[in-house]
Amino acid sequence: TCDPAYYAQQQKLFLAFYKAGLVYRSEADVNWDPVDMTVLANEQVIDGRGWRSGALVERRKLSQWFFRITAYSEELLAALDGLERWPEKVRLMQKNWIGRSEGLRFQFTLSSGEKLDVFTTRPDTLFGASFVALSPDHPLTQRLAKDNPKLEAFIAECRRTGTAEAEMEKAEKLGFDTGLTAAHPFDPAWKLPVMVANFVLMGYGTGAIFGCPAHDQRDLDFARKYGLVVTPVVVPDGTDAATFAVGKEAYVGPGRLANSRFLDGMMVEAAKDEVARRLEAAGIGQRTVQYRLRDWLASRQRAWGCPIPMIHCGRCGLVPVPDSALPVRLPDDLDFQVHGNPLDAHPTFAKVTCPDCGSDARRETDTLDTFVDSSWYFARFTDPHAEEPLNRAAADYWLPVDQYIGGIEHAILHLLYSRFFTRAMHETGFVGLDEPFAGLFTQGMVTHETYTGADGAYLLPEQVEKRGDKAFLIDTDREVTIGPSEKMSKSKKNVVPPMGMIGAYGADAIRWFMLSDSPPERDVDWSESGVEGCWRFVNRVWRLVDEAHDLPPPGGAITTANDASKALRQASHRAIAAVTEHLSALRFNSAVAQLYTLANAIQDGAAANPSARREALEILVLLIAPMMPHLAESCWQALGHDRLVAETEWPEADPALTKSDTVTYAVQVNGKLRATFQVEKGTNSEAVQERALGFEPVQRTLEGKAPKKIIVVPNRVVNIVI
RNA sequence: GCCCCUGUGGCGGAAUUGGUAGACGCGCUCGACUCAAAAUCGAGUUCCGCAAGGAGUGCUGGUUCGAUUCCGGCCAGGGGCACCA
Repeated sequence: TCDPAYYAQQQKLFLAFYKAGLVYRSEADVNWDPVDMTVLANEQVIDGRGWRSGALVERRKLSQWFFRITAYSEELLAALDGLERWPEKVRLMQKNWIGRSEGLRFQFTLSSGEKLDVFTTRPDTLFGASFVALSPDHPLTQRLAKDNPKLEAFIAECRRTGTAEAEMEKAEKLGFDTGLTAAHPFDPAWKLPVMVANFVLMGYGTGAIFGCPAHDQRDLDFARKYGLVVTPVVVPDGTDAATFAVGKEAYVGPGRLANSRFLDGMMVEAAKDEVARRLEAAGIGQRTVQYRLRDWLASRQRAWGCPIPMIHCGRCGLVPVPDSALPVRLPDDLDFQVHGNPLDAHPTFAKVTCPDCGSDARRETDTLDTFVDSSWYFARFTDPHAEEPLNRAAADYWLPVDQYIGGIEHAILHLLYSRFFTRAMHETGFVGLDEPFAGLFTQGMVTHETYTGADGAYLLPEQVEKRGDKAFLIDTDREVTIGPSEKMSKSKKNVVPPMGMIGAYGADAIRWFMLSDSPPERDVDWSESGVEGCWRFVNRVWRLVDEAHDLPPPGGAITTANDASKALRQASHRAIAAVTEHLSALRFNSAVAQLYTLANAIQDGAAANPSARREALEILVLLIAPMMPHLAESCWQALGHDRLVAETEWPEADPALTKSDTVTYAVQVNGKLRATFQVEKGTNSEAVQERALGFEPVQRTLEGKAPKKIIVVPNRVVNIVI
């Protein structure tokens, strides 16, 4: 973000996108963060608040820079299905965020003679229409407001109820009758009132709708408030259309059309088609697809970040900074005490001459959202010193990223932006692929309780002593309030510095501890219980190695003269297979469990041959190494090796040793376990049945009755049904 | 409101495609060693029961010889979206 060598390349990329029409500047209603004094993208507004500052976001009309991510709405959606190694959850979140819906766009003719476009996903309900509604931000509304102070006041009122809070659910429907009417497209004599309604959004569809109260809850609330007609036109199957009525709840389910002239009797889907067909034929309708996704607002009124390499010229308009003048560097002498963007206040930064006409011009002072920097670094890093933004050969060789790891909080920010950027870089010829990350793993967060003192200020866990369910300040012994467990953060002080634990137990024991219990995709509530067990294990591994005095030198043949040796070898090789698999799947906790099992087997395997015990110890050490490297190296040396574990091959499991020639059968009677027995693998089912029936608890349960049926699942279970 | 995920001992959590629920660790109990303690080692530890046995994976139905796993309904916790027409 701050390295000119990096943002210089980003500026080139930006200009390439600009030339390809993937970047544009436009005036729009934007999210303004009054604390950070900058605009934010839709993705960065969480529950009406800025993702960074937490401040309530305001709406402002400003000229800003956008990336045309919506050009890829369909592709970004469709390609999600191909991301097989992504969590379903993330794919779903992106799918919902893109929000595709199919519908019909069509035209009303207004009493003023003007045409008005609306979008609907329910063309079948057109005969249930009782009003047409415009967004307060619709151009027509704006125009009407110019000669109508009451409408202007109404618009202002709509703005006040802000888009900010999640209170919108409760927010009352507000309407204003413009006095205009709209002719029904199938019956010009049928006039619908044209209202301005606060719940119609300018940013979706056309910013205008037709209202069908019987089958849309918002329309119904609105109609009830303003006394508009409610005509049901879809009746659930098995209900009489003459008696079907809509009360407080709109009917949104399936059914047959009624009160709808030529549509009567049709099912919803057929009626949608019929209306679309007729309006298309009449030349006033078009089937379309709408997306919820908006273009990415990427300019920020901040001093840090990549300067946008553009110049505003009074004569030539927007002019890109020429290659020869790149990079546009951030000044080193900014004054951060000023109100607003320090780049605006800088005495010379903005002063330039137009590269085209040479007249005085103004440099763009907005910088790029730092999410831009993170949207392509993975590609840049395939050749970080390349002269151009990307070395195509290196990028094509390394990408896509095989395994990406990040927090779930990036599900629709970074991960969507990066997918867009990769497509844009593909289109502009920088890379040859569309999807940046072949595999994605979303790790969980580490959480901890929060503590607050009498003054409401947060306290560090280390300042607090817990006794039972209560917590006390160590210094004064005063009780403190225990808050919920939340993601560790500096602002809430619910952090545990690792150095104390590392000092007490060593870095390896702490690594082991962190990997040992919870699967990494899950949130973990931090607790130190169990850390001593890990420390014990470190000591135990060392003792096993250190106390083995009778081992042959490394690299010798392995003999298995007795059963104990064979059993130990099997345990070792099964551990290799299991740990290797668990580590590849990032199931560290399960890998740890397998290693405990191997250590137990070594401890119990004192009767095995020294060569088999050497093999087992070496395998244990090699398998532990990724998680406890220091311990592993010390043990490896103690076992007489000259090279480091880090220079040694990962062990391979011998298939002959991981397989077993015996299996354990469970004997059930009516699905309840009665006995188990071991038998050679592949023993025929008659023999297995006979053996199963011979067990005393089985006979007792049978009480002399003959079994109705005996099910033998090879190498697993015998179920006797009586 | 809509969509999604999760629910297993005292605790963290294991259980290929439906096939011995509770691996492994923590904690706890008992024992060995010790003058004693720590460390270490051994045994036990889902619940009820002396035992035989019975119950048991949020609750409740179902499918199946057999369900933590599949299906329906409900409850609880968490997450996403949220006036998107």
